[in-house]
Amino acid sequence: MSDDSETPETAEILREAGLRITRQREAIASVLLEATDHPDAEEILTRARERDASVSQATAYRTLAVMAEKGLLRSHTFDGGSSRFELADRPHHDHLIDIDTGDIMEFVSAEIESLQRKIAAEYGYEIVAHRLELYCRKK
Amino acid sequence: MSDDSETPETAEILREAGLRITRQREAIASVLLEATDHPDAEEILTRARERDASVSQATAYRTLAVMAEKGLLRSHTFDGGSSRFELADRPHHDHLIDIDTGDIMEFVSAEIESLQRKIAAEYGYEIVAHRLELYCRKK
DNA sequence: ATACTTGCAAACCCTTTGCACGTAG
DNA sequence: CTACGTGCAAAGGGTTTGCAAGTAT
Repeated sequence: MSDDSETPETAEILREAGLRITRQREAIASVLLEATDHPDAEEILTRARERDASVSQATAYRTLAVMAEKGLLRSHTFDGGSSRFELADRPHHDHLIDIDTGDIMEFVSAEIESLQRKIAAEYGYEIVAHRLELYCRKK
Repeated sequence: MSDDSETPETAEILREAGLRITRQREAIASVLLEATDHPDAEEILTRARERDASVSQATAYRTLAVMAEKGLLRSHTFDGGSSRFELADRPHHDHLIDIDTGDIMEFVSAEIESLQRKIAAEYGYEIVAHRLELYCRKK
């Protein structure tokens, strides 16, 4: 059983963004591909090291930065904590955060999106990006 | 001309929150009272020192923290920069940020607020707090 | 009188960076 | 081969904290 069983997908993702393919980047990209949550840099580093122990903190941060720059992933800063990342291959969505458990749910509301554009337009602006987070507690 | 011409309001605000009144806190509170923008801790410190040069950085942070805790002010972290503060005496609102100039405008949308509650309810949650920021560019 | 606040400086956390070595292309 | 990527360790920015001295109540 080969240990570098990274899906070929990781290499493609990196190549398409014009990035050189390295073991470390593949490890990091595969972590993001498999993540169903919103890990921060430290957590991504931990998981990447399970795939390739040589990944350094500096490389984790640099890779996340370059991937975000190329539009491969999005970063969010909930509540002023550390940055959390997710692949940008999925459609846009906002977040609902359970303030007791830390669970993060994703949602989309075409109505809200549309109202946002309307508001921005009233001020003479167009939206480049937005962030909507609902900090909630179970009823 | 007395130099401690703080509006009596500052003392009241602090007293009502059950906080001891000190020169430093009055200086900080008065900065917030007069601010029409969204200054961060460093800027608040600078302005507070114009009123009372003895205010230290530690006290600025501690006072902002305790005031936020008592509900006297709200803090926002736009874009992952430093925390910005504003008195909580004004009604809730969201923010539209001009990404070119850094200008911050405030807005409210009852419709969006209502949609947010509806979405949270669908997940079985009630909203404790939320954050909506539109990062925009002039059309 | 006494608990709360302060200033100072050190510590913290997350993130970035300079450097010399390593490697993908 | 050469430009780009890497690990290490040090530095950076924003914020917090331990401590002894000061002060509001």
